[in-house]
Amino acid sequence: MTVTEQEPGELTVEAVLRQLPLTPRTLRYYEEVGLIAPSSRTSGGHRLYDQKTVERLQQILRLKENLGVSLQEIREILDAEQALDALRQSFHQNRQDHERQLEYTDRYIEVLRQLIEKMDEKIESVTAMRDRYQERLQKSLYFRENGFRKNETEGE
Amino acid sequence: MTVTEQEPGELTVEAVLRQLPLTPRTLRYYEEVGLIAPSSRTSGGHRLYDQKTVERLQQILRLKENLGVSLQEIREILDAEQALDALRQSFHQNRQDHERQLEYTDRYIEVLRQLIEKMDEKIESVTAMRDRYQERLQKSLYFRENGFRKNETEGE
DNA sequence: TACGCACCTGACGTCAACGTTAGGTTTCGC
DNA sequence: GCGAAACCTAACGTTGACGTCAGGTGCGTA
Repeated sequence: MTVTEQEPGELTVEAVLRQLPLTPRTLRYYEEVGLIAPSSRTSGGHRLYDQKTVERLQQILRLKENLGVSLQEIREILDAEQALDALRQSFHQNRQDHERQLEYTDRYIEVLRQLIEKMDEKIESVTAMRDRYQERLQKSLYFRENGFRKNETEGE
Repeated sequence: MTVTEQEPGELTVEAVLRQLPLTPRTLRYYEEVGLIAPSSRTSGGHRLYDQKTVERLQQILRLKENLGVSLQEIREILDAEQALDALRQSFHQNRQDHERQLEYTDRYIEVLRQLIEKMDEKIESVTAMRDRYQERLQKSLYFRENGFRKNETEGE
């Protein structure tokens, strides 16, 4: 029983790729542009990730796939999120940090609002599109059964 | 009153760009990859488009924007559509063409089915995403008002 | 009929998001 | 303790979807 992981639940590159449709290169590229970072390394320099990073990657993939936002934009979103998170982790609670907390929270809230708005717009336009294509499909199915008249203007 | 158009409703490049958020270059590029074609040209070689092409362009933009499909895929979709359309236009109705009509119709129907499925998936996943982010927003708003407790694990 | 703007055809440039190759090191199962 | 497979860094290559420039032509209007 040779346990590979050093810390409980640290994942090798391979282990991450088993969970997500990525390549090693993509993982390294995302690190290069500041989207993720390995939680640690082996003594030999191999990257190790934690489960939080996997979730982060899932979020990245969803943002890409569903909203088509660039990695740059994704980074801004995740940064706002992380800045707030980091601040919450730190225990400093003097007035200074309270100010900063409000600032970061507001920034994050704004990011969230815009994202949600974007999603709502997308849902709406895709739905409208779906309806149009659904109608086309119905017509084609009808056409397939009944053949078509020369002039489609004639009702029957 | 100097009417530019030769045929009723033929549009110059500029007229098309007034209706759609494109550049001349994009118009030419789409022609290059076989997505559109000018309905005619002026004697001097300037492109003229009809309204059908404008609608085609709108469809292209929607497919790109909403589903994120490549121009290559879009071409396949539009081709299936156009093949059927062309066949319907032709008046040949012998058995041969009937066979072909069925074939093209089926192909188009299949294309439509897959597209609609894709849209449904997208609607679903974006909606799910929206709900997740909505929840985050609620939390952040609550947090903003009430500050946050050290251990968020405690219910209250 | 002259002028300015729109348009033309090449052709090369660009940018994001990776792919690929080279040449070496690490890890792991046996 | 060894060999195959996974991983490393560094660097150049690729692909889609256009942008941009050069050098010339067409078009509408004053």
